[in-house]
Amino acid sequence: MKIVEVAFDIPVDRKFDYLPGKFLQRIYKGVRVRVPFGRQKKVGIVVSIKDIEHANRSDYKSILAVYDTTPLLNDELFELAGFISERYFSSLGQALFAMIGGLPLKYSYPPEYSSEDGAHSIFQNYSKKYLVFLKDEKRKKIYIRIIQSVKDGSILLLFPEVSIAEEYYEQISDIFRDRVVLFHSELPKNEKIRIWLKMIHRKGLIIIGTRIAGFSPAQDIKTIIIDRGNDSAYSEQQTPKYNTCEVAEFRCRLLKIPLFIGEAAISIKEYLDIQKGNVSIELFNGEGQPSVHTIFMSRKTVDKELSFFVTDTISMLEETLLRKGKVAIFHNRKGSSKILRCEKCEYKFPCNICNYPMTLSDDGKSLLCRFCKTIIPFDKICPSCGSKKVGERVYGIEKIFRRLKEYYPDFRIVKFIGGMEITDDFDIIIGTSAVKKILGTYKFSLVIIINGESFLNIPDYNSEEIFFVMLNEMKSIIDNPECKILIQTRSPNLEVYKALVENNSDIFYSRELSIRKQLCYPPFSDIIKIEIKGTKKDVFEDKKRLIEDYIKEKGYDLFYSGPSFPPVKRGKGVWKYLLRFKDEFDRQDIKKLAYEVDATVEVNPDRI
DNA sequence: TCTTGCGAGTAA
DNA sequence: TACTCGCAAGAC
Repeated sequence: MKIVEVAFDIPVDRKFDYLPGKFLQRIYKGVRVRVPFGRQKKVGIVVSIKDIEHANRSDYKSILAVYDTTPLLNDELFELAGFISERYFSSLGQALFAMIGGLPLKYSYPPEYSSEDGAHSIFQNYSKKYLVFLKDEKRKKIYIRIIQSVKDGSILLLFPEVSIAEEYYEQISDIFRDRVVLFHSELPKNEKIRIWLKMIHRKGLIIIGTRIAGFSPAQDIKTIIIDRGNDSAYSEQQTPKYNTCEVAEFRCRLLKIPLFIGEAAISIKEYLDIQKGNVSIELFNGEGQPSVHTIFMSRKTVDKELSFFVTDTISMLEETLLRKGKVAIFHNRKGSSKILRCEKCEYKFPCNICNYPMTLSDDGKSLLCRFCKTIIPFDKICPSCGSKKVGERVYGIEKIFRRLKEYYPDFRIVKFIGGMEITDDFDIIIGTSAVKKILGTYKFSLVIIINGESFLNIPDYNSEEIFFVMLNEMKSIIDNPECKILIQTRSPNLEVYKALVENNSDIFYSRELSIRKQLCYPPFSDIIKIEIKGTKKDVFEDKKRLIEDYIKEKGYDLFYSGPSFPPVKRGKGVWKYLLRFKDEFDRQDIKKLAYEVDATVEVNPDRI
């Protein structure tokens, strides 16, 4: 008797058996079906059809409906889903739905595809990873050359954002005409399924899209190109929390095809790959890039009026403005609140619920927690040492923006918020690192980073790398060799700054790599972040102990376990903690364990 | 005694 | 995940 195995978008790594009923002729691996599931009805994906000889009909429920006339996923994508569920600790169903979850259930099947039968993939017999490290414009030209070099096959070209993908789609549609298709998650549903079916049936396509296009069902993919692979948009935020570059690399090895990753700046992992000779590389020589300078910030050097600037910064700013040059100001702190700190003992006023430093209200009379929204009165005395010197003048973007407008009423000052439309008529633009996106759009003459340490003091193992890569990206994006990047800092002697000022990346990378190796951090060892739901501390402690006992029992060597981050919101929080394994471990084991304690697991999160 | 909120269990 | 069940504390 035929039994249909179905997987669901639920954190249960199990297949569920159903009777095909009258749908037997229409059921294939890779079609979606509607089935009874407990008291609910659910949509699942058929993962296999098996034969059971002595099956008892009444042990099974029957399929209620079949949605697709052809499989939406081929064997290669099933294998990819298997990889994703193992590496990122999700169920197979969650991985499958990550690929096709956005497709509509009801749609009309284009008649032109009806007579075709599924073609087999044609494998190329080589596989290699390339890094293209070039300025934006040059990279995009190289991509065209790569596309032209591919004969008889499809190419996947991924971009971090919808808008960039659309822009490139427009550009190359002029050259390659109707071979080019666009696929991303913001397309209307009917368009999504139309393109999906086109990718299944048509050959020789140039598929432009965002991370979801990495799951294209095209059967004849010959090359995958990922633009700016370091971009955090390539990390999925929902389970399975996959990384597009890793997924693409797996797919390329499977298909034996080359992978190209284009970057404006190189990450630690890529640097290691280069050193090991794992990648071929086309390097940009770094000439004609802006220079980086540090400016020492101390109580003596800051300006009396604009206390977030050192006086030297102000003279350069004014000089630039008088020459009609454009200025970009980066700051890593949103809003207008002052961040509190005791100047004597460095006490940071942690919230007693969330443990994150609290901020001072505008009137200075109370403390606010930006996570749980707790408000407590503030008596301007440090509870740790009793000092009255509390409340450092560190401003958020909003405050700096307002002060600058007051101080320079004759200049056009704009506050940049992500996704905002900008026109050319500004002199100063201020914002968080999102401003990076428009550095290449206009000609900037000066870039100011208000406080380098505000990027570095993030309690994250990779904060220095993120800062370093960001600065190198800025250098690469800014199309003006005369431009200067100023970093205001209290510690100009830090190695990161030296490497940037001297334009010597090797110092930074080799030092950073040796630290990572010593402490078992990526790229040498994976970090496993485990988040446990629930607010009660003792429940969390129990579950944590369960995990740690299990790991001990299995004989895995933990390099590090902890710290515990308390829930962020009162009533609905999630406890987090981190694990780093010294050796290999069985991912299936950890997955089972995670399901047992109702935890979500993430591999090498961008932010801890 | 009725209401509500949470934790545990389970889905074929 | 999304749902139900059952228990137990709080409202009246």
